Amino acid sequence: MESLFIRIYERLLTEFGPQGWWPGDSVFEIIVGAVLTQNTAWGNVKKAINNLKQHKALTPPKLYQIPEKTLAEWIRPAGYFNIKAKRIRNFLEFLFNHHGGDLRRLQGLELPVLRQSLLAINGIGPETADSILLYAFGRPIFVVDAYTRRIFRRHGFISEKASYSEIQQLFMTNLPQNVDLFNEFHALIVRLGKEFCQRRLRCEQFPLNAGVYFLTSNRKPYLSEFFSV
DNA sequence: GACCAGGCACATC
DNA sequence: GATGTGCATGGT
Repeated sequence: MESLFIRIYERLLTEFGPQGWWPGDSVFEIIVGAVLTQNTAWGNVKKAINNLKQHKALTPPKLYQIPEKTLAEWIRPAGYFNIKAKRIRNFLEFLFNHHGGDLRRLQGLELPVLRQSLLAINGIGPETADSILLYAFGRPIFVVDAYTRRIFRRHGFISEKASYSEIQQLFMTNLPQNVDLFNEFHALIVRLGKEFCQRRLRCEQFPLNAGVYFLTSNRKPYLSEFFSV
């Protein structure tokens, strides 16, 4: 199975090239971005992050001083701004109450400990936690998102009711534990997912295994090579 | 105007 | 534990 996953990865990389994730200049920017991008298009997240940059508020100490209401206004373009402002506050409370507001102190924690700490923050679920672990802190953990579930389900790699951790385990047991590989693979899956959407072919329109129809009927038959193996 | 986007928590059964 | 719902902006 490992070679198959590697082949899919290589094929995606050949097609789309390195995706350069995560787009962000600092650990903190990546963490904030991970919350802001929850169920939200990245274009909207960029606007919100630019607002924070313009207010020179994109560091933990600065942002910690900002009232939640003000923060909500600044991140408005990212949608769900009230709840996301709260979630960012929750992270900051965790950071300052337990780690002196110092992100470097989080780096000293063991991966499972840090993951549990992040998951304990209200508003940070498995995908957001793993995105922070992989992309902000460079830890070897695979990120599972809606695209991953949809694409790999429809091609029969995982069952309809597979849980987050089951899907994550599938990838992690079938791939070398390599941060750069996990980084690029997840980014490429998202890229592939976006290609689906741009073609205006919603996955929900097709029952299980109808992916074959979509992939082979597409104008770009290379897509079928990924999953018809 | 409908549908979607790099989720999550919470209520209810 | 499974299922449904609120959260909200901006692009297609």
